[in-house]
Amino acid sequence: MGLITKAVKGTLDTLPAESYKQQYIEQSMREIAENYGFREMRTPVFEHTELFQRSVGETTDVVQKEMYTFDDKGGRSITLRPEGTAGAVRAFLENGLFNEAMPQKIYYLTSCYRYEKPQAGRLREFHQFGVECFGAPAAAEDAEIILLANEIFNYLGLNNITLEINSIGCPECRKKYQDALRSYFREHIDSLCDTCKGRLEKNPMRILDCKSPVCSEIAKNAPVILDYLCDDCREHFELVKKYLDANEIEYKVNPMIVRGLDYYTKTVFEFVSNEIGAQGTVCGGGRYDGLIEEMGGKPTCACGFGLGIERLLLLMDTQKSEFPEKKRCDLYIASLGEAENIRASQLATDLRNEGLAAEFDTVGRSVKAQMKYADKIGALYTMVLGTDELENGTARLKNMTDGTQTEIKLDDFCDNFQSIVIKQAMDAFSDSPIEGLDLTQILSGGLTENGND
RNA sequence: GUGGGUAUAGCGUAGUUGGUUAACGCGUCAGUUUGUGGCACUGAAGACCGUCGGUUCGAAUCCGACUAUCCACCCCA
Repeated sequence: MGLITKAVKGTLDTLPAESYKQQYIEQSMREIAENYGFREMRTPVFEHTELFQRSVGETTDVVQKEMYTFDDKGGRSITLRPEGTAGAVRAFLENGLFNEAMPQKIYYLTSCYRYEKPQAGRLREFHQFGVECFGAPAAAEDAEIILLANEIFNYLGLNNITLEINSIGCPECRKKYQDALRSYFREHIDSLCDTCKGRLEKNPMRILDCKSPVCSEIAKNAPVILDYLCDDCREHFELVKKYLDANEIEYKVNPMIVRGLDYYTKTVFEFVSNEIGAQGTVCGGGRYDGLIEEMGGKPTCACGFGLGIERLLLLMDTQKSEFPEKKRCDLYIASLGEAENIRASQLATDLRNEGLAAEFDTVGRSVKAQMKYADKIGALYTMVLGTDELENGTARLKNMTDGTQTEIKLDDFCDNFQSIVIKQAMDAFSDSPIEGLDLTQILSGGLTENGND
């Protein structure tokens, strides 16, 4: 097709046939997060470039080569957010949330942008669900956010996601550890790959998760951070594990986990799957006690995580997870003729005002074609509206699940419709009495499971 | 940024050693007597075979470049 342009590389359209999945995921995450006491925060898509340089870290790949940065017309350097934490911290400080009761627990669902080469599970525009907790120093909080992420995976019915945790200590113990690492790797410097040679002085911890076979072989016997933790950090880590154990969360301590964002301290963790290609980290996060001070706030501890919606979706699709689809049309009115169609639009409006989903023809098709369409969109009921019906003031309401038809008066149509629907629902469920029967539930498809074939 | 794979109707595919009107399934639309869906049948619409250039009497089929896309490295969600 001769389209003038296509979607930008690394971006995706979400079509109606798929969007309900994301809605379901997002809705689930919101509810769970709110059960844990987190509340939503929304921040701008773009920020001053400096924010990310300072928080994510000048030496990180994200800042050095992956940011969408441009000058706006006022000459400001602007960057599309590559992750969610920086903006959340900025908003926390700028709006004085530190004056509120601690801890401040926030979550967000946002798009992020990174100029990378797209591949499985990696897009240039992607979406993250994230949580941040400000002002809670206790290991209980580290554990709480891990539990929260875990709960999301459980709720969505996912399997085979492993939780890997580590502690990278505070700046003091990390310094000692990095010295130890440097002296260890220096002995093997000739065997290291070129990138790792460069990492040796700048950030030796990155060598640990180098994928090159030689480097990872050498890294196997490298000093382990956990042996270099100060008493405080060690206790903190032990306590995190205790909380996880107490809540029966399985995890693997992986001393090789080093996160690529500079702000992390102490606890770091990843939820990893091996079913969605090379980009297996579905969720990653940890504690970042130094960041808020670094950004000009009073020393405030914090922790959080980011969870990739697209990767989660990928995993759910490969695991053939169930997504409840709410395709809703309670009544489709098949009409013929202009006067009938106008009446149909009035009836539809009445139903819609009562919170019911109603549709009628706007294409000008035959009754048969309209019925087909009604079937396709999953209409629960249909009704043909022709000259006879208009004259008599009655029509026949057809239950599309069993094909039965019922007389219905057009006066007080909405009430008549609802009582017929309720009666049919009661009949269908007559064997098992139900409490708190909700009309909208019935109409949204509750009936379809029963009373047909 | 570096590799490798792939590019045929909306989607998924077939197209045999280059040879006349590019095939099939799904989907879409319309019919199969009168105003009622799901099944079945019939038919229709829809593709300059990614783009440009080359080889050849002749190319979707061979070659080259470009572009897009996928996968991997790297990095991360």
